[in-house]
Amino acid sequence: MRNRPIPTPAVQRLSLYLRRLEELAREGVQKVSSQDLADYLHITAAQLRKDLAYFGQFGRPGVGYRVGPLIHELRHILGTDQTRRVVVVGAGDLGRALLRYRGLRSKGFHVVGAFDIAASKIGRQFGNVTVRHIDDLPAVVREYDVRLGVIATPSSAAQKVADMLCEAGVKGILNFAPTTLQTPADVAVGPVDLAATLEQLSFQVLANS
Amino acid sequence: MRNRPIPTPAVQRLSLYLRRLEELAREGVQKVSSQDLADYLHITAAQLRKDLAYFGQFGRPGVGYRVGPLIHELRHILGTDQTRRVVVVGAGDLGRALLRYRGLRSKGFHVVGAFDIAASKIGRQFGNVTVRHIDDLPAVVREYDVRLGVIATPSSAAQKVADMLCEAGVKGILNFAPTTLQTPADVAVGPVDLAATLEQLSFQVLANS
DNA sequence: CCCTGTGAACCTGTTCACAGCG
DNA sequence: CGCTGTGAACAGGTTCACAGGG
Repeated sequence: MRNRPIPTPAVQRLSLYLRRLEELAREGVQKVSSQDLADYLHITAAQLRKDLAYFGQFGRPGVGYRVGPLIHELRHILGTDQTRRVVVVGAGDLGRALLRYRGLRSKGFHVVGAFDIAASKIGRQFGNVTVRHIDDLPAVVREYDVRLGVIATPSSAAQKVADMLCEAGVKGILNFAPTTLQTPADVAVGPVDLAATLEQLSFQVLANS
Repeated sequence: MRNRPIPTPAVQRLSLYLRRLEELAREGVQKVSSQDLADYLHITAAQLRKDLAYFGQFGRPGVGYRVGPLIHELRHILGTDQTRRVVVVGAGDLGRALLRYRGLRSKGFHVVGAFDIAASKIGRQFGNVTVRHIDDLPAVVREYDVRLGVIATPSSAAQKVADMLCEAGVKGILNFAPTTLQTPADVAVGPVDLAATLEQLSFQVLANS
């Protein structure tokens, strides 16, 4: 089973499994069956087992999965068992919301720098991070060996920012700007497009009626 | 070709096509080939043509697609040629960012109500919308015949809010809280999970190295 | 007997390749 | 001749169904 190509959707579901397992751990639950987890997430038990099986054998026949150890495994697979440094570019409403958001920290992400181009924003502090001028970005990325960047700028600036991030050595970009970024093949882009997602919902609402 | 089941990924790409076409329109471009559009979005020309073909015949052999008319068609398919009313629940950092975000308006979405439970937030105005108490939600949803709702609350409140939205008649929910919502089958949920998306990127960065 | 791990069957979505129209 | 629309071939992911371990 190992060394097979891993379906992208399977990796996406890993995050959902992890999230639910962390919930269960907080509730003091020690073990869980593929069936229970799958029901909660509205998928099939077989799919859950297969997804996990791409990465190893984590369960025990007749018992299920032990919550704590599986959490640890999933974090290791996703690379969040060690703290991942992140920079955020753009200190507008969205950027500030991100800087203040505590959910990142608990998931293993640490924002080590925030950047903007407007003098009015530079020097201000949001959630323990002080906004610096965008020109300082390369230095910070190198100093902290940052591999993840978040773009929370207007779309007119997004491509330039992406170029800077790539140039500085970032290998993954979370893009909140409604634009398709042009990046080198070794840089992964995760698009988050609010309007596009609403359009999907709008379509589904139409289709269901 | 018509009346076939339409792949979900195809609908998602429709939003990307529309976004690019709107860009081209602003640049004054009148027509575009499937090849050009596809290259820009890093997909194949055949896929783009097939996606559009699920919905009709919009192109002209030998010419390509006319930008203006195709924009109109896509908006009609997505249901955003008419303004869609939206309510936002949660007036924290994220909720406020959404209320101030202008990109929604230009895409055909109109926020007709914002809600929170904290007295300190109620009555405040963000981007032309005044925050009201969550108890007023059902009345507003019914008054404006709202079918789309956005959840921007802490995850501890998300399920209750979802129940309220469903009860009030909303048929699509954009969920920013990191929880899996339990909703009736006729209500579509679009999850937007920042931490999960970052985890994906983290995984890909690991895999590419 | 319960529940996992997994080959095999199935199905959905993508790519190919070309007929046909302007 | 260029470019769309589309059946047919292909690939990728999901579900089935069961062997095997505690």
